[in-house]
Amino acid sequence: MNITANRTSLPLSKRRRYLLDDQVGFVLRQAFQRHTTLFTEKMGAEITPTQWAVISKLHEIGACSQNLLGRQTAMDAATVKGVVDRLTKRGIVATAPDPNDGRRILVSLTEEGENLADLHIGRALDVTEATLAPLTATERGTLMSLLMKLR
Amino acid sequence: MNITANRTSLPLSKRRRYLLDDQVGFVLRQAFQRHTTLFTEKMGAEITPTQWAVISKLHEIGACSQNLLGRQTAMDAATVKGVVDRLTKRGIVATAPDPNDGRRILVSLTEEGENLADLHIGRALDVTEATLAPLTATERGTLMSLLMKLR
DNA sequence: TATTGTTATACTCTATAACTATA
DNA sequence: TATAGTTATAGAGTATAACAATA
Repeated sequence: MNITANRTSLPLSKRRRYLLDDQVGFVLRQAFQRHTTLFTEKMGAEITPTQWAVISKLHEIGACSQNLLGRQTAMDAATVKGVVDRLTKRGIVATAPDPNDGRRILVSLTEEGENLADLHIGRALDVTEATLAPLTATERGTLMSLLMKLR
Repeated sequence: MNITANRTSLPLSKRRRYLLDDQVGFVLRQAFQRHTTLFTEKMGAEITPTQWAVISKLHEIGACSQNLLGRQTAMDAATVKGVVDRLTKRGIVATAPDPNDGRRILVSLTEEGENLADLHIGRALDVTEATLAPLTATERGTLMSLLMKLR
């Protein structure tokens, strides 16, 4: 009997091999890496994908409380705070107390931030296009709907 | 004319709107986040997905030069060095000079590392299963092949 | 009680650039 | 010349936990 081939003492019929390249997590990481490379090439190193999520979401929906902004961009409270702090320091977003709810901070794009968003939206769409370039239109739709099911 | 709706002066027919939730990069990040959460739940916080890539790849192919290991796990030289350093400090991998090529360092699993790999392979397969749980078998295959095209 | 946000802390991953050593 | 690896440096994202303020 080949011990090497069956380390876990499972019956051979149920033995489960592990090939890294077949695991969805590994392939997801590589796909996201590829996307990030394209993002940096087209958007410049000054904006990261995560920062762009905040900028483009504010551009889309307008001023927004910090926690809600985090939920809209898939970040927890501590993470979104760090991102907002860095963008505030650079004059891209600004914060103000919410007059209607003393707990809340309203985050919004500054004028500079709005301009930056306007200037980069076309490039951001190019990033999506470049990332999906290896796929046909049909495949792109399939991929997006499958990925959305994984959330 | 509605300026707000056409900030970029593109003709309306070609105007390109940007909805964050429709961008592949954003959805990829969320899918990878979900996977990482499941990974941490099932594997424990002591092993990250990136560290597991190194461990499982060494378990799969045996000792390997550091740079080659990086290529096999989708990390550049500086990144894989950091990961190998942390795993070395914890006694999970060990390094030794390559007798056949003075430039190279051979990285391998220690006995403790081999045991750790054996113990965690089943759980790692469970992570893949849990990540893909929302999909049918056919959908899983489709997703994997589409993701692989994006690399 | 639940929600919002802050702060402190820590770790990991990631990349670039300049460098040495060997093939 | 090309490859392998190191080092220094920097920044970003991520999470947890404890906490204060407000609804």
